[in-house]
Amino acid sequence: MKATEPCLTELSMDLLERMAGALKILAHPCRLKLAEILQREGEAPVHVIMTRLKLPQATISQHLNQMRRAELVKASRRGKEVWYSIADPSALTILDCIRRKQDGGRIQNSESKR
Amino acid sequence: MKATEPCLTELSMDLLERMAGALKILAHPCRLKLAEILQREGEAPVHVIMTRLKLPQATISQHLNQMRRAELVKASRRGKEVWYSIADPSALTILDCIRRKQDGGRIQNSESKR
DNA sequence: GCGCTATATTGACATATAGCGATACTATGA
DNA sequence: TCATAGTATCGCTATATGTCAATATAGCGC
Repeated sequence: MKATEPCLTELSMDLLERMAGALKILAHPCRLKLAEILQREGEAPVHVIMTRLKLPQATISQHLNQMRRAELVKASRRGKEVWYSIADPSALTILDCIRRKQDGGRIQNSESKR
Repeated sequence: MKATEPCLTELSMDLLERMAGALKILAHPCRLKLAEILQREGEAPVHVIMTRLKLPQATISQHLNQMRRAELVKASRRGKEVWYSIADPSALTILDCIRRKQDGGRIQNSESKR
């Protein structure tokens, strides 16, 4: 995987649009946190997530719903509870990127210029 | 379904917020395309990007500006032209992710459910 | 200085997204 | 059946983001 290879296939606008849509879902601190929790715990019911995020139930439910529609997470009901877990490993890939950058430092130091 | 290792450091809300901000910049089809063009060409002046994206000059300038503030790209003036190039390889990392998924198939087939 | 080209910024508007109280739904146990 | 716990959805407001014409700015040659 050389960096300067002509193996860079041009990405269709259609694909880019769908990818942008998926990125948008992750581009929110609560949803990133949510992904992190699910990565860490494997799976969790909504009320557990609520105590972690300390946000109103409606808010969390909306975030989970978005992530479910984007197929980043999946839900399964068990009795009264609904347990969520990661459905798309891409989410984790990005989280791992963040972890790696955490002490390599780049994306996170914006806002220092101009 | 047990994915958990204790080596998963908890990410601070502060870091997650900054990362979400950076992700938001990439979470737009035009800006993804822009990143792709710059990856492919190495660098390019605005009017070249304009003919590629076929969007009004103001629109492109705004997108470039956002990416510059987030330090994803950098600009350098050469005479009348301003040449842009990738400043943060993270952008490319994500592009490469997309390329890999392109025929591994996952994030991009949303919208089929619910 | 002037005219020209390349790019940036402004201003106004349309659309999208976030947040959350109130309310509806669903499964369980009595 | 009813009451209750756990979630989802509705309805609304506030804020953010996208778009682009118009205008401003920067550099170049004369």
